[in-house]
Amino acid sequence: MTGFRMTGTPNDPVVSEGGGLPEASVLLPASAATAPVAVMQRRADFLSANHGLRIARPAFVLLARPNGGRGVRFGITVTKKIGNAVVRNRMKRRFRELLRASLPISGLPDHDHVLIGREGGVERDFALLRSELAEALGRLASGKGDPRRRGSAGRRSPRR
RNA sequence: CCAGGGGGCCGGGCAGCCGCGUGCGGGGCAACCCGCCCGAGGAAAGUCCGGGCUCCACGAAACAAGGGUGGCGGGUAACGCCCGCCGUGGGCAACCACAGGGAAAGUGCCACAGAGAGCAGACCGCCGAUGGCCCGCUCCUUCGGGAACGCGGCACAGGCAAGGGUGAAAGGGUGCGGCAAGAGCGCACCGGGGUCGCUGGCAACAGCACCCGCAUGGCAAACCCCACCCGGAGCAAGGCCAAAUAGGGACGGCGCGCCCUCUUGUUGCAAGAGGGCAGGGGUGUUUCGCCCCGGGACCGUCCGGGUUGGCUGCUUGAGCGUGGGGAGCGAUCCCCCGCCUAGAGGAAUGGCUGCCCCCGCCUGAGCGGCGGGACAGAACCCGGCUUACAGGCUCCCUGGCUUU
Repeated sequence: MTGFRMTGTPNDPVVSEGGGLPEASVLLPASAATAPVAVMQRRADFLSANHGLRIARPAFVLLARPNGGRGVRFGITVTKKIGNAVVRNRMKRRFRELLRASLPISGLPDHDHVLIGREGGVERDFALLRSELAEALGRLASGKGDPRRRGSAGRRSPRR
């Protein structure tokens, strides 16, 4: 819970970076011609992504939520729990590489995609990560997420 | 060759494919595209010191408070850093460690153990010369006894602090003399203290001479005293542009005094404007001074609203160089030559693969296979310190062994 709260310090928990992709417009369907893959920058977008679809895999958790016509966007979250700055940076780079390769092809149009790093994600084989992400994106495209955890998403009852 | 001591340096390499960020060049109305250059560390870390830079305060002096430093000399922009030297302690040595001013200005503390711990003390122990007691030996005897002197015993008075033991520390050490036993009680050497003196050194200090038998243990990262140093906040500093808006409201405190000039109405007078005084507020305190207000400014509490975009600061600097020369033991400094070496901003500096290198295991060896390759990621910039670190390279020095 604390990992979510500390957004002020830029370096740590919430991260993304910029740059469009050259072939995106060509590969995507016609509707996405003006929507290259973009980076989520606002903290509120990350928070609202929590209420969308969620798929957990050993190395990461993938969130997806419609963003109302703002194109394909992505964000990466690695908390301090994962490791020191070097480890976190490495995880973010590998995730970014994964998303760079797969989102223009199989990303959900007009959705925010958020990858949350999990404990074993740094050492996991890259090819394995790639197939896991592709499979997760496939499930999302068909509208299926993991079953919602009891009492977590909608309500924050245990708080008080 | 073995063991040890002190520095300096590196901290994966090559290739391929796919990417990212500044900058430059080109194309495009534009979104954007193409090409090229460059693109994490020795600690980028901890944020512990010192500066630059920026804003705030700023007139000076004194004082107070708080913090820091602490042998001497030098280096430096500066330092709590570095170099050299001195002193003390450790080591055979190379060398290492030191928060290294003052404990006869004062206050305080020294647990436990121990007999005794700060105007010291006597448990065990040693002695018992001297005095006392015993009356065994010895001597004398008038045989009852006596004993000034001698030998011996007791350990009563008393003496001692060498030894044992306790402790972090027990009021110098060793030896000889001395004594009843002992003791700086005396002497020699060593240690210590003191004094002006002399010599050397910029100095800390050292050496010599003389004096003192030794008298005052430790803690000042306990208070304290002495000397010296120190304004505050930090690039989310600060500046510019754009957008937005109202510098809004409530309550409470303090408080609307006097004089002069002008204008208007004009009997005294009232209103408005300007100036001055009293007064109020600010500047750590005080003095002088300065600034603001001089009536709606100020102070306190609370509520509400707006902005949370862009550019700049931003990398040419106390810069870097296994370039050269000079001064110095050295830190470092000076001159010449060459180089431009990350500037992001929800934050780039990468991902994957192959080969090589190093290490470990599977093996007794080769091939092969598997696994691993540290600590760690710039955020305004420098100088240090500290801490973390697989493995490796290299130079110098010391001790020992072997050989010539």
